[in-house]
Amino acid sequence: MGEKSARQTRPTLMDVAKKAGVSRATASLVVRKSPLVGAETRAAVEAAMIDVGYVYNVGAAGMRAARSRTIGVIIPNLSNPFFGVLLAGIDRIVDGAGLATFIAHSGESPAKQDGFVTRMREHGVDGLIVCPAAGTGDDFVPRLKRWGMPVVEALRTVGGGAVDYAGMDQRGGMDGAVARLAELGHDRVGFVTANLYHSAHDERLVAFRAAMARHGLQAVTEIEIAPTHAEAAALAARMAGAADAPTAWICHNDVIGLGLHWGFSDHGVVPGRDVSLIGFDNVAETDLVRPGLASVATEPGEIGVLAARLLLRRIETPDADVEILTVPTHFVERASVGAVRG
Amino acid sequence: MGEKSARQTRPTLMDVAKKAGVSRATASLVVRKSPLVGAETRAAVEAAMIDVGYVYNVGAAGMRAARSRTIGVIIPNLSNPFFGVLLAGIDRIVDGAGLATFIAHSGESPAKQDGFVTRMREHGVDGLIVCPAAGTGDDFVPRLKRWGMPVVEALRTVGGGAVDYAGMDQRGGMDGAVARLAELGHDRVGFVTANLYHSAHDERLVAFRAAMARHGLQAVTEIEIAPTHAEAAALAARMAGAADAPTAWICHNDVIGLGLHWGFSDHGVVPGRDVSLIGFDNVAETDLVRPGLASVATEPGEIGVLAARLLLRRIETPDADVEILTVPTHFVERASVGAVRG
DNA sequence: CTGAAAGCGCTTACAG
DNA sequence: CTGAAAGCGCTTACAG
Repeated sequence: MGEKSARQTRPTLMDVAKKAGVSRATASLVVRKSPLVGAETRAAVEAAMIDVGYVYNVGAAGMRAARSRTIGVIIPNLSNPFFGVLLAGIDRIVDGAGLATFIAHSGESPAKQDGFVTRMREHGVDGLIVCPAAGTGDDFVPRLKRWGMPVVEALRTVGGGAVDYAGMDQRGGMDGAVARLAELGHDRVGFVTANLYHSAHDERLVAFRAAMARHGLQAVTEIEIAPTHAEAAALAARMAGAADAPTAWICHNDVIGLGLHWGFSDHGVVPGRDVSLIGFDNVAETDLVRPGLASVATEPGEIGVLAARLLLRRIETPDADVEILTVPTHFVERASVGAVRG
Repeated sequence: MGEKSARQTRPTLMDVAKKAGVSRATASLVVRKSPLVGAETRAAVEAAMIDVGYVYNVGAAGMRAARSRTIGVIIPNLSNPFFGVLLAGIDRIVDGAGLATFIAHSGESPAKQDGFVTRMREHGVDGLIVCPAAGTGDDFVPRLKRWGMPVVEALRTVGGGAVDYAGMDQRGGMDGAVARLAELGHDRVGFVTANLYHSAHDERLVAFRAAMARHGLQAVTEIEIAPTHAEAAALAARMAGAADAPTAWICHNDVIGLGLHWGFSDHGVVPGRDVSLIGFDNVAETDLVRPGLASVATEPGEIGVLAARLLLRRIETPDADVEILTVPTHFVERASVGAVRG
């Protein structure tokens, strides 16, 4: 009585084999698309699979084969669309290779990040793509390697160790930005960086200084703030009335750039006329504000694709040489940039 | 010669048991934090785990226990930050329960969505949270249920079947928006919807009509476009010069709203003064444009939390009653809304 | 090209 | 509270 049909056990390879009148090993070969099995046998097995409603059990297969056909991705911040696009790029390649992706977001917390690494090891992921949280310790990657975990860093790198990496070359876009400012007569240029410390933070600062030197300019200010719209707007409010303030600002990212745009605008300082503003990342919002926010662009989806390819290769050949891949960046001019006021 | 140390096999529960001088079953009880084992034995096993560097093998455990401690999430579009926040909410609950999350994005393609469902079944996920791609067939959820897969829909629902659902109640915010327009004297109001068909599309349109009727207004126009900034801007360009155009527009989402904002602004029609604009979703950008874009707000993270809780409950008790949960929405006024011009 | 046996690392009853 | 045996669903050698 009472249809207590607990979760019905799903058909196994043995069920398929019986139905098709072959051994389990043969059925397994068909599932794995091995060329070792004859066309007729293959057809019989495939028909049987459909017949019994067979679903491949990746977990069981992985246990014997010592790989899980999964990878893990750890991202610092899922609400930033930049990372969403990165993730989409990763997923496209990983899915194409027949693997599935575990995702976790660290919220820029190294402790949470460590927790996710443990969880993913327990799930036996075949490899890991990490964009390390700000403040991640130098031992993070060496520890992963000691465990024999294939790992690729994306966008940021920690510890300077030898590890596959896919990121962006900040220099091209930064140089384009500074060159344009020089051309427009700016010689009082400020830089606003974020108070989150990771390699991209440093790279952008270094690239800024190098570009400034190359164009014979000197930075009048380098300011560090929390990378939120509100903090940046507050900075703009302070600068709006200041004497000797820079006539142009380059920002670590568009969040800060848009915040400055907002803050200056609300204090009657018009971007592109009274002050020049340049962001970084070229997110969609840069095109929506008026005047548009000039920015430095790259292709986050492409970085994701490269990172995924690096990881698949590392899983395939653990002893391959370390590869560092960077995609170029370029300056995208918009109306927030203009000639210095006479 | 040559340290060919292939991937070292990691320690098993047997290694831990030997080290601690107990049987494998006892070690297993310690790992699973069973209260059946004595404090002294527990301590010895825990020490041994650290000693040998034990990592729990969730896959092997799951195979025997017939659950994987994983769930799958299928999202239509990862580059929309709204879904990023939803995902973060899901992850927080799922992680808290000790499970890991597979993620896939369908790109609004039902075919890709089916592929991911298969992949996730093969990986033996314990359940699925889906925001169905536009155009998903009515049989989608029934099929999952026939397979015995616990499933929760988020934000959108298809087929009208009995399935757990976490979404938003469009009506409150829509009514607030229309009420405010009526108050400001608008009686020529248009609605711009997206050409992607899913339940939220219909709900918003129905809510719009109901609110208009309630406030004694009549829609002069309902237009359907592709939900991109550019398409919306093009629509604004056509409307900018049109006689009898609505004096206020409500949009299916902020992408369309921001596109209209951009298009009108670039044609000298100032939002809030010459035309009133209201979006939907209250994404961060609404606060960055000038004048700010009024919108209807909800809490995507909260929807994620609810969806995750529904799924965990469904996995726990497969026969529980179906639950439909909606979080409220509310109108957020900004300067893009103003009195109708005399 | 196909089949019988062993084993991946765990958990589940079942005895004690 | 602890131990010995069987089995989850697959793949891997090894024979034929």
